[in-house]
Amino acid sequence: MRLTDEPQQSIDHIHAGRPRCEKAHGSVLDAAAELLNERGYSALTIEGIAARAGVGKQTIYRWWPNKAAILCEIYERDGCKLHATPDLGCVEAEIRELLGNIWAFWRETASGQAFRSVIAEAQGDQAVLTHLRDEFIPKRRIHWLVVLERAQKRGEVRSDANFNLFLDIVFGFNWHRLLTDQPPTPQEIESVVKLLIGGLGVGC
Amino acid sequence: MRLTDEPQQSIDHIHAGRPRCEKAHGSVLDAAAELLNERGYSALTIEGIAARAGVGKQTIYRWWPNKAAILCEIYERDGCKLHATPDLGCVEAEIRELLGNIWAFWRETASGQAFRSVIAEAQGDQAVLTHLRDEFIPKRRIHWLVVLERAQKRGEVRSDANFNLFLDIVFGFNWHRLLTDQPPTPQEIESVVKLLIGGLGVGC
Amino acid sequence: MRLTDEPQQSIDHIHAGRPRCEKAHGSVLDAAAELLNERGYSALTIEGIAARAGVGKQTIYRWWPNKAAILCEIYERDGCKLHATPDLGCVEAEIRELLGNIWAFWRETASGQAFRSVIAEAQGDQAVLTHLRDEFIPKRRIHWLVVLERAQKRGEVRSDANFNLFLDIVFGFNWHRLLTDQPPTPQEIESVVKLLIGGLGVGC
Amino acid sequence: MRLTDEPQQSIDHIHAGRPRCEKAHGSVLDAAAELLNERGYSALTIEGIAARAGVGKQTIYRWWPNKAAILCEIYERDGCKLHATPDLGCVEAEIRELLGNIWAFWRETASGQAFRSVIAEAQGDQAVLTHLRDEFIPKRRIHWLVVLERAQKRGEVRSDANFNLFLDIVFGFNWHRLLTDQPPTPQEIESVVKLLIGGLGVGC
DNA sequence: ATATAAACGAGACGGTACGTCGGGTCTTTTT
DNA sequence: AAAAAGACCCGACGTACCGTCTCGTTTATAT
Repeated sequence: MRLTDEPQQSIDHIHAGRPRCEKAHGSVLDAAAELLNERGYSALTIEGIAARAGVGKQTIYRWWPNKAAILCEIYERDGCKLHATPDLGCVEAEIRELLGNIWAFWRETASGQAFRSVIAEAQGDQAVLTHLRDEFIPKRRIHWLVVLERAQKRGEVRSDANFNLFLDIVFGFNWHRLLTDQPPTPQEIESVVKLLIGGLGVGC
Repeated sequence: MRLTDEPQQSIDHIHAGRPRCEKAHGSVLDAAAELLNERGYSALTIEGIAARAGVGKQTIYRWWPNKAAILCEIYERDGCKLHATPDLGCVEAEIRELLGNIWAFWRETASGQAFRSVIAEAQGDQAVLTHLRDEFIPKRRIHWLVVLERAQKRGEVRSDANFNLFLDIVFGFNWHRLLTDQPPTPQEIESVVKLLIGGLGVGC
Repeated sequence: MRLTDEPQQSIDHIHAGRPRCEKAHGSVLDAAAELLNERGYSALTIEGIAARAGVGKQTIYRWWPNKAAILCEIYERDGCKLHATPDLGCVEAEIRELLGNIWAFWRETASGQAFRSVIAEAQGDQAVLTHLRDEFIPKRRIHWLVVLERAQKRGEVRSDANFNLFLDIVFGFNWHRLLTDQPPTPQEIESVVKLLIGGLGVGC
Repeated sequence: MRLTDEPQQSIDHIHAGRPRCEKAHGSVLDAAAELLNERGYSALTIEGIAARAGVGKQTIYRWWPNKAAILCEIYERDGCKLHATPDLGCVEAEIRELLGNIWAFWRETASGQAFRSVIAEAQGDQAVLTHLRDEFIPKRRIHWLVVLERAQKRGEVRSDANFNLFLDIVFGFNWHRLLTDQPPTPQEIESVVKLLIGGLGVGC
């Protein structure tokens, strides 16, 4: 299932009829982001978005299959601010960098709230959950996998390490903190990185 | 805010008026648990619960401030199946035990679905979020803290370890897997425990 | 059906148990009358009356079969202020007197509002309608029949006059004005009496 | 306040949006009339009307401010069956005609029950009362005023007669009989007309 | 130029569920 | 036994949104 993109146009040959109004497209995303920030997820309704955007409801239903798709697109739109991490010569620093970036991103845009909402939405809608699990999340892991593989080449990482499981742990920490509205302080990030790299045990 | 308990009666002196009907109380919880399993969270409505339980809606609103409170009470009711972990002489084994128990508990009762729903509900309702963060979660951490402190006495754990942060990581992993409907296999639990205790790095 | 009286006590032999609490009886009527005046008929609920009277709902249901019965009793309680009309030697004057009295009574007590409410209630409840038609109204007509029969003896009245039909007309006028909240002025009463006695036509 | 008509459409220029569905409009009136006849006023609920009409509740609330407005429109819809009275050369005959017509109309359609219900509804709702008094009733009096003025020209009527007061008496009789569910027989109508025209008194 | 086609805003439609009110009944403790 | 208190099941209220469906209008491509 495709949640975020317009149905065909990108692929399809040009056809008759009025083309998609990009102004409406943008104002829907703006309206949704604004409402999410101002009134919260529970007050985010299609009807409200349409009214705020000055758009007919049908226009929304035509281009997005559900609320989550709008939220994902908001995330995506602002997400260009997240770049690959340069080689800092040390996993620990790079992970700290990645964690800091994502929390800054969540704090400074509507994306944090949007993401929380997508997760909530996924709990009652299988299609949303599938999209979240199989497309949205893997996409976000790429930057991390780059870093981890680089570290592996450097020999900083256990040879038997399961990267996906490790990322479940890292992302899990972030989700937990996001979903309970407890953004970590820089000190907490520092400590978390130590725990992730060094583990809880005393070591050998 | 108290979400799950009846207002005063347990503490209070006896008073005039018809007492709370315990049969209705139970059948509401049963109905909610059944509907959650059969139809999923998005189809879980107060109206539906009342109908299935053979109860007036008012009776539900009288005793529970919101859907989340019902779900928490379902969790709580079945939760007595989770006991303290006996001393196995080794943190690693004990954490494996705790993880295994919680996933078995989530799998075998309605509690896993109930918990997912509570988290979802908390994303749109500050009162639910507060309850979840400040009462529900801390309560679940007690068993874990016992184990960690025992390990600390044994000297199995870094002296500077922040237990709460460590538990954010552990619970985070669980949340992530629960919310994406990906229960871990025993092998995955095994690997996760290794990562948690030993860390991702090569060690000293 | 008996709407207004307490079920048995008036007839029955004295029996065991706590006797009817006359204070509660009175405070129910007071509370109902007050609420009717303050908030109007649509806000007059059994629950509200009980609360205002400081009485359990059951106490009301024990003694009155429905709201109309309470309203009738309010009417009855104040109704002792309506006496028989003394012989003024002339029907016209006596009818004027009767009309003036009833409107003064309705204006000065809660009875006018109570009566409106009873009529409204009767439109949806056959038992109330039957009581209204067969007991409540006939009782109110007695004073009028006395006057009319006196006039008949005086020879002031057509020999073929149907008194009941005449009273349907007189009471009809009153109902119409009461139900549309248009109490007649003394001048209007004067004119109405003329029309009732002399008719619309030019006469012989 | 306008109770019965759709807000603007009849007058207004055409506007955007889906137009009012006339099928739904009609089926609401039909459903209300049927339910009123079958189950009575006390069982006439908006919810019931919507269900019977196969219509959403909102569709009712969109077009009618209250139940009374629906009932008035039912009355109005069938009311076209009431025509002006032709000149019969004699008030007495014409009034007999008018009375006979109205009672036939009330008997043969749902209108009698609808009207009773409107009067009941007006006792608890000022807006309904105002509409009833200032718009609904005056409209019904026009036919009567035509007849009375014709009679005046013929010289059949007292020169000082107050027509409105006379109609309060006539309508009052009808209301009284309608509200107590006692439709008059033709003989009673005959007698009432005599009383109205000739008065109760012996005459000069 | 003029069809034809599709997107647009507006807003009515049949529905579902909400949270509240009140009805009439039932079950306690208190008087 | 009656009363105050208050919980019970139930039905209806009026509202909010859902996702769908006309409308008249606008803007493109295809004749």
